[in-house]
Amino acid sequence: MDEASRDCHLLHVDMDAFYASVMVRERPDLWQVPVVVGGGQRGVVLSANYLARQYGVRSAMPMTRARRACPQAVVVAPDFEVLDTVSSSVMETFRRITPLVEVVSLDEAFLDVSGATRRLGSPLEIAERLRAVVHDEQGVTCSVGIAASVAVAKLASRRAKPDGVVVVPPHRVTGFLHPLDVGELWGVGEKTAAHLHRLGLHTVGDVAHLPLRTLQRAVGQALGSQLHDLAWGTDRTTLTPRRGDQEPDRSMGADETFARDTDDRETILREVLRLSARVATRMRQAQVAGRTVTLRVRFADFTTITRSRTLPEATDVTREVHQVASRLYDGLGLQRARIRLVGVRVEGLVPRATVHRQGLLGERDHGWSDADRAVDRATRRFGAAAVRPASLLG
DNA sequence: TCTGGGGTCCTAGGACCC
DNA sequence: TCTGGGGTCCTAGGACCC
Repeated sequence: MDEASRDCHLLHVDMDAFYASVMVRERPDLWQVPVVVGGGQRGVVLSANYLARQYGVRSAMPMTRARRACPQAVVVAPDFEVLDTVSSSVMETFRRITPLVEVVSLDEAFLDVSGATRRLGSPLEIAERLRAVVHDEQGVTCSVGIAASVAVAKLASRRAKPDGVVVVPPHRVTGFLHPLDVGELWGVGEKTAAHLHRLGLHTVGDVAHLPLRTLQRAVGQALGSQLHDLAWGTDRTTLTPRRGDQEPDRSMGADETFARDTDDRETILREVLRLSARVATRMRQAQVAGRTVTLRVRFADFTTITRSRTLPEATDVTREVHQVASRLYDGLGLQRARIRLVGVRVEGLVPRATVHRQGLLGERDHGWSDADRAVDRATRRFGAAAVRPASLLG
């Protein structure tokens, strides 16, 4: 192994068009057909296979636009049970190579293979072997970026797509990074990219050569120093070995876009109740409670507002979450505003066991907490349809 | 019939406290 | 009688990521 590749031991593995590939694998009739994975009339594209992409279909594109771009595409709803299963198997494959695996999402992971090279060969050889195994075992392809830092490895995997490997050794990092568009950098989305373009900054090299203070004035302190580091490949972010869902959540929420915009208070508040129940149930399952309840409302014109209230003590009680959320809604004093989406989120989550509500929870409220637990038990035994608030019946 | 749903983090202003 | 300087919490909005 040469000097350069010894420091180059971080792999970013990205499954190619994961949702689409897995759904096609389940449906052999869709092989060689443009396929778009997405759902609902008002949804967006979750994934599209490469045939559909030839027509300009992209992830996160509104389904309506995708259908227009590629009318012959077959639209498939995602099956998360299958996707979860395939994803877990792939991640297990990675762990056979190294325990140092950071799962980013269903279709992405970082691997530190520095401890595996003696056994399995160079990082490049490991990457090729891993790709072959994933393909043989799961019937889907992936791409791998290899570098000395996670940020560069991630950019390299994008360059490797589809079904390839790209190695960026340390002495080639700036040469690799600087020609890229600023929008490629982690943390630069549509808005920031447009902002930087307006300032005459088009490539990563442009950003790299801007004085740090100037950059920070333009995009804010935190993002400014982050971009500066990313542009020079000096980002120090390290790989944290973990599975997808090991970190305790800081917040839990649920939101829902109505099939059609509505200004009907009853409809909206019924949805707020459903969402509150869903969130509180998940909190109880995870044995956490939270203090801040946030209501989110998106209007027909897509403007979105939030209103939040922080309670004196953390709660996981459906009725409390719902009460706060619906008061926040009424506090908006909306008249005939047409609403597209409502959401309920609880923040400031702490382990339930650390919450001691001395005297704050009166007898009646204890009753509601007990009622929740009874509902949870019934739901576990008989399913979600069996038990629900009276106002959600019918 | 443009634009989901799950999250995270940052910024900025005001309140409040020392 | 003229106005400091932090730190933390709360709220609202915005951007971003998968």
